[in-house]
Amino acid sequence: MTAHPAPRPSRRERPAKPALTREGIIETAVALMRSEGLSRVTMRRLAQELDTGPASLYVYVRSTAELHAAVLDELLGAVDLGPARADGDWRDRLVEVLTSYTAVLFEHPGLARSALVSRPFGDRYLDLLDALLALMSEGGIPRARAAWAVDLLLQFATATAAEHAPGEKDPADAEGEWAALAAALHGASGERHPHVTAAGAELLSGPGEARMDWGFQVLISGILHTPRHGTSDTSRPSLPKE
Amino acid sequence: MTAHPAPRPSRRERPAKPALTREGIIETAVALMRSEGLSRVTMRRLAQELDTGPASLYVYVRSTAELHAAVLDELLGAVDLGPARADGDWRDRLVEVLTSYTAVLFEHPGLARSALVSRPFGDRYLDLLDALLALMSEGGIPRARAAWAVDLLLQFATATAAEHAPGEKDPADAEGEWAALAAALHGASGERHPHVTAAGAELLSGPGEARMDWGFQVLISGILHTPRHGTSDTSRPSLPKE
DNA sequence: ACCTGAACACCGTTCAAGT
DNA sequence: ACCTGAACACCGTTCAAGT
Repeated sequence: MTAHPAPRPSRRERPAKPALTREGIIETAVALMRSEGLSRVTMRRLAQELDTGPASLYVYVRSTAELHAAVLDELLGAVDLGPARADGDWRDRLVEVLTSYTAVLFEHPGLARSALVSRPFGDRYLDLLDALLALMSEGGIPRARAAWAVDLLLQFATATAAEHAPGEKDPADAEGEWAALAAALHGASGERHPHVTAAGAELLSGPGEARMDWGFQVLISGILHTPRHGTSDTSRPSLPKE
Repeated sequence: MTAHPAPRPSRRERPAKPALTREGIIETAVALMRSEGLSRVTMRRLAQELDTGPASLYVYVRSTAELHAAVLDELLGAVDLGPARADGDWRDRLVEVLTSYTAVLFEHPGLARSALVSRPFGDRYLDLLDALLALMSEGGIPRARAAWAVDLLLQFATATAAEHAPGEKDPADAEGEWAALAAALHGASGERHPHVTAAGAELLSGPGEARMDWGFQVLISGILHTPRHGTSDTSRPSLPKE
């Protein structure tokens, strides 16, 4: 790519093969995910896309997990952090940012799954963290508490996206699963599971959006009311040091 | 295996090969997970353990995901639901049950991961749901709200276990990852990420246990303070119907 | 009717050997 | 010194063919 004059791209087809650098690899991985889905973003498939063997990628990328984390961080560039710098109720703006984050992940539940296991911690992720911390600081949440709270909020958003996962490729068996689940619930005997039976369809009810929004409200309200012990978290009158 | 008198187990070694039934397969899968870890619980490895070909398993199990869900439901038998029927503060007992659930999952983070994607919904899982719903009912939480709340609580517990995952088998690179993460945080420039920089080590701080406990408190408090709209959830004086 | 051998289409990762 | 062909050790799932 940056090879001096470079008379022409060496092979015939394919649109602008990126150089074999970390950036080129990740860029190609993102394109591959967009066109074929995350399940095709494998070391071997990616190497093929770059006209090399899989071993070559290990010079730039430690593992498949690390590759996926890098791809996610790239996608996180699409999260709208604007609300963090806007006016209005900080709670509402917090939810807006989180909703934008979730929307990005909903498109790629597989990445959400991988984010649950190994946090990305790239630049874009740090941008997001910073925005959320800024909003909570505005809301007067003590720093130590906010540091834990940000984790809770992102974990909820990420897990929701991960589990939403409409099969990633097979929307038919998502329905099947849902039906099986509804059947299991319905089949729950009133003897053994009286409360489940009583709750019934309520357990599965509601548009995902409303549930998620309610979840955010629960979390924010809980965060506001729950100090951390053993820190300078001063939001309750505080028990005397002993 | 169930061939009439059966003079002796056909092959020499191995301890009591279970019959090729759904129960036998799942039992073997649990044993295999205990001895070799979840990553070895594959269709092929399991078939080998049962002296057959992988294709045979598909008569009893729909897919690897379904197999893992069945294994998890089996493990859920170890969750202590006693507190649900004991005396004392319902909040404390709720946390006790959830902590027991989390402890079970901590032993097998891979299963926690799979539970995030496809809820198990076996009998043991329904037992757990029922216990949690019973406790919230005791706490006076309206049914519709409790139905959503139980999801939130279990999602948090499950995600925490899933992400705790100390490599599942390679505890060394868990440390490495943690170090990389700490480095990323430390390297966060005060220019671009002032709040992250200010929060610093706080973001990674604390024993997992304290964080989890704080998380449960946040959730319970939030649940108590956040009604669901559009249901008979009556916990706030209620805006007039319009 | 029930079960399964064998095949199809893949994986991640390593390392000895080449340039 | 840098890169990689080829191999090692696996995967899930299907289906035609056997008993």
